Amino acid sequence: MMPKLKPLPRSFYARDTHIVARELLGKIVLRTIGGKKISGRITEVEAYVGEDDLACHASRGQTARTEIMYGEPGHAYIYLIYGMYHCFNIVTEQENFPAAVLVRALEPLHGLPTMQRRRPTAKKWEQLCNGPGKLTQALAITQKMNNEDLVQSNCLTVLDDGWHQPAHDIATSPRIGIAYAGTAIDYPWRYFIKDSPFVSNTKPSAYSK
DNA sequence: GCAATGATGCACT
DNA sequence: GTGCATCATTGCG
Repeated sequence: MMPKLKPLPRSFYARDTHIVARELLGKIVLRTIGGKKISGRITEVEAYVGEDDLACHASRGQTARTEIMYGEPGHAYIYLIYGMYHCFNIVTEQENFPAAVLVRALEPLHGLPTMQRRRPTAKKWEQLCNGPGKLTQALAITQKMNNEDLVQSNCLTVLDDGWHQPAHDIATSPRIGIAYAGTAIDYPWRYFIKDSPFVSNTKPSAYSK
């Protein structure tokens, strides 16, 4: 019997960020646009935790941009990076504690033609969502959805289909693109599905300098 | 195959 | 003015 697809409840997100990050692997991001559904299964995430994490945007304290991370868990934190790409994060933990999980890659499930149209440079379907900027393009996730409540949104949610990713299929590594982050550079806070062809293309040099 | 680099806008010193 | 939780293209060989 097919388990029912339902949005993850608030309580799922209101926990330790590393637990949420690991358990998000295998869950389904569903984007609904004009009645059309685009979705993908999460294959790669990163945890950003608190003001003491030098890679976390909140390490400089609460500002207009970071206040969403201090807000209610289960909301989307979306920001523009390098002037042209969006990054999709999910706020975790309790209010007033700034933390979030960055969704870095998806295995495309529904709406592949639409994704392909949005990302004409992708040569294979593995490349439609294998990076944080790529998946927001493929799912048309923009800053307009910043602070969207994923628990009850009708345009952007995360679904549980009952699948639980076995722990032995989860690998970790340092986070990508945070070479500026001092002591936090080496924290193994990137979680991804081992051997998945749908994780972001990262050379060792990208995070070992 | 791989390393190097330009594109591009906004939050924040 | 600076620097970014990125990506695609270029230019090498």
